[in-house]
Amino acid sequence: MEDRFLQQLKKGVLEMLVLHTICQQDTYGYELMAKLKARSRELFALKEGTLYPILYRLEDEGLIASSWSAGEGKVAPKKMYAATEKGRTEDTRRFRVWETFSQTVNGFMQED
Amino acid sequence: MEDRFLQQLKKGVLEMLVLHTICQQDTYGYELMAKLKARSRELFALKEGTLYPILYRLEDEGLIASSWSAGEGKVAPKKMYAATEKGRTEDTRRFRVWETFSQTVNGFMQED
DNA sequence: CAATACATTTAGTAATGCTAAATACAAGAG
DNA sequence: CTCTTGTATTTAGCATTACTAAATGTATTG
Repeated sequence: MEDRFLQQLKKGVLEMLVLHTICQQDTYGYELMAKLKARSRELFALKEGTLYPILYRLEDEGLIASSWSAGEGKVAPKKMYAATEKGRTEDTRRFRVWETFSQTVNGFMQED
Repeated sequence: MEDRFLQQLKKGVLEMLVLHTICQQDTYGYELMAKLKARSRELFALKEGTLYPILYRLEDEGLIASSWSAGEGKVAPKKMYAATEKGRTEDTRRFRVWETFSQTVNGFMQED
């Protein structure tokens, strides 16, 4: 990434967006990459090495759960992810924290 | 800090707020801590170990410049910081990046 | 048969906010 | 006089996380 500042902004936020996307609909890693990219106007165009470790962390924390889809015919099985109850609660909480945070920062920056 | 998520959100933003505050008015480390805390409704209540390294980084990058104030009478000299031209330009740029970033994240989270 | 799209894994690095502690001086309380 | 508090700066070490880079494998298309 060319902009170190932007890269640092992403810390934490990325995990929130991934969790949120899985909360909306069950999905798998490769598809998630495309969704994140499309829904963020290319701002969150992740490489695999960024996304997969996030998924492992979310699973370790019990916020999402994985299962291998049955590969039908020639379609290879995919590792599907679904949000847990704990994950949905945390998703809501993080959004609230984000909102307070971003509003506070905006207020700070716009203060004369 | 109790909330790891919040801690990660701060990455990058903190430096922007510090630079912005110095751009508004010359100041020094200890006073900056108080300003940040007050203007962010306690959200950015930093310890010294967080703030001072940020100041050294900003100075290394040439965004701010330091000088020791003359200690008058019993008042010990303070290390004053002022924004450079480069710093003011970067402050403006970062604010634009932050705005785009936060709007994109908000759009992402509020979608459908 | 080679190249591309799909799909997952992992190793290693850089950046930065945190805790914790040390140093130093001045002023006020007991 | 001593202790605590407030002011002011410095530094060591840790944890987290986004990044690059590469490896592996299957299926499809030219």
